[in-house]
Amino acid sequence: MNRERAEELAGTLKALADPTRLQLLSIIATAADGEVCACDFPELLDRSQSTASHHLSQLVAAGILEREQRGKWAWFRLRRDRLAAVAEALRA
Amino acid sequence: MNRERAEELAGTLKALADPTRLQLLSIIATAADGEVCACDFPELLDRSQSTASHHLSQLVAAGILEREQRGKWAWFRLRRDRLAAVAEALRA
DNA sequence: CATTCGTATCGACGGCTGCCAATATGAGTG
DNA sequence: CACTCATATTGGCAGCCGTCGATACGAATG
Repeated sequence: MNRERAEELAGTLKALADPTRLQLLSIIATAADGEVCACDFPELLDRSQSTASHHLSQLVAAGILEREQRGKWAWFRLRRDRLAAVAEALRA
Repeated sequence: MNRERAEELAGTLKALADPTRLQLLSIIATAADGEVCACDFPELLDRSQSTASHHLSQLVAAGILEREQRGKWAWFRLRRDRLAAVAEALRA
């Protein structure tokens, strides 16, 4: 693995390597409709609204979540293909 | 996923989420005999001896590498089962 | 246009991390 | 025991990260 690829993969892993963000992903993964409103995370994670927003942004920036604005609410879904790609890289 | 499990998984992912450590793992993964001597890493990684030792320690502590002392040299092997377990957790 | 309310951004703080040079440790050798 | 040499540890520095309160932004609503 060359340095460039290592830095790219490390960037994605960094986004995953936080307990609050893993809980966030788990919440979305088990949600009935596969998506969760941003408004619910502060309570679900027991973190401030700004902290929840920060974590959501990081996961979107890393390509692990996708965000959709519907009316005044923002909804988040997993990008399972990206998670699977990371998992695959670890098996190699 | 409860907080305890999230912190445990995040700990393992933190150990993986560094480009130098990913290169280190890649070097071992592609080594002819599946193992590499600690003495080779400073040159292979282009990092100081203390830095290489530091990264090796972190990966051993995270359970991703196993260390074996043979004579005056230390050899390191991948624990592919642990990598596979992390990969599996990401697919869930 | 003014208000409301969901979300993002800012600023700050403490803690952690990657790196190196220097030094300590500890096993093999004579 | 003394010496060598491979590896680990220490100390220090600069930069990143998780968190919060405060504030700004922006879309729906009246």
